[in-house]
Amino acid sequence: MLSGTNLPRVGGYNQAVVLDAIRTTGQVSRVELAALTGLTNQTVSNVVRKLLDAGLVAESGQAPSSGGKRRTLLTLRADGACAVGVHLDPEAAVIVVVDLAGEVIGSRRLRLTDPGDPADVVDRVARTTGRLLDRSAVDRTRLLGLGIAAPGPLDGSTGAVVAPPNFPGWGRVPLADMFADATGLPVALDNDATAAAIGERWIGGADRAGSFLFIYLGTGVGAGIVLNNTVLHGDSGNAGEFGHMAVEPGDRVCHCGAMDCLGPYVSPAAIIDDLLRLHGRTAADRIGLTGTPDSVHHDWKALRRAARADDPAACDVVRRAARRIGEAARGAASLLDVSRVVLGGEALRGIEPIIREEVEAAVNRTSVARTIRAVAVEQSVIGETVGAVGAASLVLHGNYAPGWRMLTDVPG
Amino acid sequence: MLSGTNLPRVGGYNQAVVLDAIRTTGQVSRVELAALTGLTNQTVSNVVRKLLDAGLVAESGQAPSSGGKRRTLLTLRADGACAVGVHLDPEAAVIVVVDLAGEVIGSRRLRLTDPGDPADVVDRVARTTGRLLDRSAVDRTRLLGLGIAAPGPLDGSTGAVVAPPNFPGWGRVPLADMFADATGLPVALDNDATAAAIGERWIGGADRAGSFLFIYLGTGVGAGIVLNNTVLHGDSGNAGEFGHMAVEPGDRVCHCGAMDCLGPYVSPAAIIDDLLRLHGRTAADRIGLTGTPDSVHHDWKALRRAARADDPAACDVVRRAARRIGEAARGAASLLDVSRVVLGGEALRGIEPIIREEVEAAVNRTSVARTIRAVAVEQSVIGETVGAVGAASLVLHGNYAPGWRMLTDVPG
DNA sequence: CGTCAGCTAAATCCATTTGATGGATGAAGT
DNA sequence: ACTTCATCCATCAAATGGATTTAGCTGACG
Repeated sequence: MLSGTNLPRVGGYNQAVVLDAIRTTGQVSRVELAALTGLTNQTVSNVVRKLLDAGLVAESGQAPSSGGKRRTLLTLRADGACAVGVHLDPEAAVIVVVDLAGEVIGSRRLRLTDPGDPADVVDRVARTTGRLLDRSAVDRTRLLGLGIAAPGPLDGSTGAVVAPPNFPGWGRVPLADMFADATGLPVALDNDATAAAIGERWIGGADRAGSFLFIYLGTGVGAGIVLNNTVLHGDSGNAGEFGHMAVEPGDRVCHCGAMDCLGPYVSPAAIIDDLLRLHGRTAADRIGLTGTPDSVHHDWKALRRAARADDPAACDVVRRAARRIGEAARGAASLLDVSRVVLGGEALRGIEPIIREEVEAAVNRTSVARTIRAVAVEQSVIGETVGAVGAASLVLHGNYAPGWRMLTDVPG
Repeated sequence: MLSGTNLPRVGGYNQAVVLDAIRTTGQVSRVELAALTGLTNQTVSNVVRKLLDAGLVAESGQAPSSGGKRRTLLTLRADGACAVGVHLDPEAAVIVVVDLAGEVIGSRRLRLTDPGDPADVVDRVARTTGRLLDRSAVDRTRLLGLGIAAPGPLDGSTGAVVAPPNFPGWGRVPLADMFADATGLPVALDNDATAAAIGERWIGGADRAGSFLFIYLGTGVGAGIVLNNTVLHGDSGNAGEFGHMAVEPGDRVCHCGAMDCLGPYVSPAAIIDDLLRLHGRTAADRIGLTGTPDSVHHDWKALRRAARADDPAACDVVRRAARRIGEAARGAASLLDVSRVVLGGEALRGIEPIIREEVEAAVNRTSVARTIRAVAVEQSVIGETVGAVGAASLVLHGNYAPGWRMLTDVPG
């Protein structure tokens, strides 16, 4: 059931709206804010005063006069708040500390040789986080919490990860609670693609305002959906599941039993396999693939490098995968009616141009795209660390965006 | 840019929330409303008074006491408001008058032999609407407006239909303005699938609360998306485009050039064609198909009847189409993370069970569906007239649902 | 060439309005 | 006597419109 509002919430909402407007524009005056948000000058004035008092924004100079008193410009105070972001991946845990402006003020990478015991990983991440915070001289009173980006389906009600692919032993683990206990911080949890989308929304300014579909390529493929500046979470907190979008069937079986799911065709392991099967040992040797199951990380790096160097075999298999991503993206973009698709994720490094090209061609084929609005396809503005930065953004977003809340409150 | 709120809007919003709660529950007391909406007893009391004064709800008896004073129950007043809905289709225009409870209090069907001139159609529909309103003795002061459900992409900014498939001569026609001029009523315009979804949301009560994906089969295939009781319109007002979802490619070319778009495989004409190609003249004769291009309506009726009577050939081709709808629905449901899919549209009559079966199997295959929440697949609660009733609901929705507004205001 | 009145735009002050809230009170039952 | 529902009343929070202050621009006049 839809729930009602009250006055305090209106206040909070308007504050969030104004903060959002300052963030996405970079630098604005109060009058401009009033025009942008539809609020009165007076209201903007009041809201801005509160934000100034809270240390979240600062006055940053004057605009040239347009005949009368000059406008005083407002900007976000980067040191107004900060958050920790943790991107969990079978391969490694990336930890970042991000300030209110989205700047990374410290980062660490923990190799996770063999996923291992969740409790152990949580412990190591928590200790590393503590050291990182000390070294970065973060004002603890301005530290809002810790965000986690994890692969695979989540159970929002328990703050647990459910059966993440390639993450044996991590099923039904109450990650949010464990991190809250280990760090004493409020914790937010979301899947990696959604976290990445929130990161883009938070950091990308005007280029990521409105609506977009974020396609994330990591160990698997996922999507994060932002509609009207609002993040879509879905009934169970798993919106953006992209791996089960239908594509041209081949001979790869999804764990759901279908032969036409996108997921199994576009993982790094699958593309490496494609290269071996379609182009043989010669091509593999030329590129430098070992071809053993536990060298996927290395092989994938080599394959991407080869594709970037225009190796025909590498380009071919990447393009095949890109084509399937394009098919799925076409359906998603037309279903959601978004006019922007953003590509990101660590598995994409170097091969963005190929993927971009195919996706762009696919999403712009539909009649709506051609007659009413074209769809822009762009790379992540954050880059390699979208996962971790996105995780941190979960916290910033939870605190300063209208209508979302943290999973766990401050424990104790 | 996200816009701010103010006090009046809060009031309006809370009124809409309470009205919505009364509508979806059917009959509730004030205290229950307070619990459902999170508002105070006092606030509910105030809001309800306003709704009573406005003639939108009525007190309808007392609940049995639970130890103290009995609760007075509230229901929607069906005669509190009404709206006209027009479903435009190449085949016919269906006009209905719907009251606040969603009851159809009058309807007409205009055959459109050969789509013809838009201006002429608008004129005929307007005149028929006038007569229909007179006959149904509708209180004009309580008539909120006219809603139009049209196929094909729309241009929200101009209130025009853009290049609707099978609707030659209707491209870029400013339908909303034309109807507003012809009837003097405020007009709302949306595509047929979205209108149908809004209709379900408006009339379906508790069964259509929350989030769902509505798959509409008319001349083409489309979808309407309701997320958290809010209708998704999309950047250009064309959310729910379902015909370009990727499915297993065959030999049918979409007008966008792709071979793997859902649309061309599931239209009645395509399924009829399938029957002829896969099962030959014998089967076609047995079913009673003429097989000429302009007898699609008749043939489709015959084919559906045959499928309902378990004719193996008819069932086969329907099931093939259903399977592809299922593939697309699987992707959409997992992308949006909805736990309910609703099927409707006039082309579906009689063959719902087959479609339902295939769609249900497909959407419940994914890991999220199996481990976290199952997806229910259901028929429209409105039935055959979803299009027209949905069109009328556009108006009701625009007036009494939080956060949406009419395209054209009262002209003059 | 300076300067001061008149103008404009930005930001704020103040009184008012709207809407939700908590506590007390009345109403209708068991 | 006790419950539960519903409303009354005083209060509080937030936005609003209009007046006011602040700050800079412009141009005419000495």
